[in-house]
Amino acid sequence: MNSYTEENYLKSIYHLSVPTDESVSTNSIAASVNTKAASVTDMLKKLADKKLINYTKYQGVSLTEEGKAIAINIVRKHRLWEFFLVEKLHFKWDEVHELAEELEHITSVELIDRLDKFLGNPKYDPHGDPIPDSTGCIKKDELIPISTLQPGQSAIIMGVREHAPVFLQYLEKMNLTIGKQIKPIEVIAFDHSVLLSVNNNTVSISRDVAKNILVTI
Amino acid sequence: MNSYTEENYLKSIYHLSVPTDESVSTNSIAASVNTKAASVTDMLKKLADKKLINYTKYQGVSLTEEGKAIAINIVRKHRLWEFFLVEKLHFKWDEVHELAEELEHITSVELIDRLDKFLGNPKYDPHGDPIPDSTGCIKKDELIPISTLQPGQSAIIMGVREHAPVFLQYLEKMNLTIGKQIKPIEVIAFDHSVLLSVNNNTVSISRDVAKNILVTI
DNA sequence: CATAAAATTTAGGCAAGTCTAAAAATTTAA
DNA sequence: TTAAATTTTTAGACTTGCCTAAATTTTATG
Repeated sequence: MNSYTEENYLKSIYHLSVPTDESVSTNSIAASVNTKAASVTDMLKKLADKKLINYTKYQGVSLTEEGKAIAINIVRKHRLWEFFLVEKLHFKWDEVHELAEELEHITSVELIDRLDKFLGNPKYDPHGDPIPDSTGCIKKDELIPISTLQPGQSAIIMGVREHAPVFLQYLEKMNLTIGKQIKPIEVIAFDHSVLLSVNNNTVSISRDVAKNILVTI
Repeated sequence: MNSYTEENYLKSIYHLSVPTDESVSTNSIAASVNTKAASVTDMLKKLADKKLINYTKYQGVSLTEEGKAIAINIVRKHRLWEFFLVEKLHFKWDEVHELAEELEHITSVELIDRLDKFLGNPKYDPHGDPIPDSTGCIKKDELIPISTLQPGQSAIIMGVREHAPVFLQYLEKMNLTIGKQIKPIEVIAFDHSVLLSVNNNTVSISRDVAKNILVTI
């Protein structure tokens, strides 16, 4: 079993390595888990002993297959809990991250699989990030921003690209929330703002907003 | 903030003190939290410093008002999560205790209040134990065993008095689960077994079983 | 390519929570 | 009511995870 702390390190290393697929520096981990570099070095030795990371002094680290599997499982739990909090307990998109940071460490596999089923096996969390399945598979990103839709092409809101509370709160207010079906009616030539039909209403959103709302066709 | 460990100590002291309402011994706490007496003494000093318990060397401990409030809040969380696990995720009665031991330490008050509402503000957990409300009030026990019902008096199953897995599994099999409406048809004079109507079926349960199923009228 | 700057690791320590062994207090029982 | 048994506490030590300060390695720059 890995401690709460070890899990957070693995998760951070995972998130830091995904965008670039390169080895991760001690300092970047320190920033991510909110400690000092010296503490990170201590932990890296421990994780390397457990064969959860590949670590060579001064050369940064990468996850082993086993370490990666653990990290992905934490991400799965995090995103499922976020989905639960928004869909069932009606939290706002911008309120759930902190809560999920705690819930993601609940250990039971059975619990998370049942939660997954209870939620209807969602594919994306409320921010539009893909939820890994129980085998660790992560759906390739098939979400596209509203700005790339053709007028008349209806789609369902699955997530966002921008996580700032002020943005998420704006979407709440406009009723542009997860699961809503939307259809662009027209793109205004003047400023590229988009006229959308949502719930039989017509709303207008700026190009910037349209770029940051992710949908599936 | 109190650590996970401190919370467990407070919870144990609470559970140990409720039945007798007397001060709790070091050894009984040690047994309850699964450590050695020496470790308990260390922790008692710490909790006393924090004014969460009344502690005099060699004289056992009791909770202060503040300590009790914390303990009750943990019990509230434990029982609400158990209810969630059984009602929403369809765990069996005998499977949820361990899981709730972990979930009860999730800190957010907002989360637990929303969970409470989502579950319909349940008054009893799946074992029939009362769920404290958000102010710490605990409903006086109003549940009665089936064996005390009059024939024809219908009631709803709220919990059990016996928590042995084999018993809970038997109830599952007989469909005698939480929330089910039941009505005793007849008490057999020979062995005091009870004929019950459940879901338009008639089932027979022994007197012993009837004594261990708690209902509300 | 030499050296300054930055990043990383080592060394030595601290707090929380646990343990064993031994000492002290309390309870039981002869 | 005193000795034995039991319970509780103290003492000293270990592990995990964190820290600061100093040493070392790598990287960047003139």
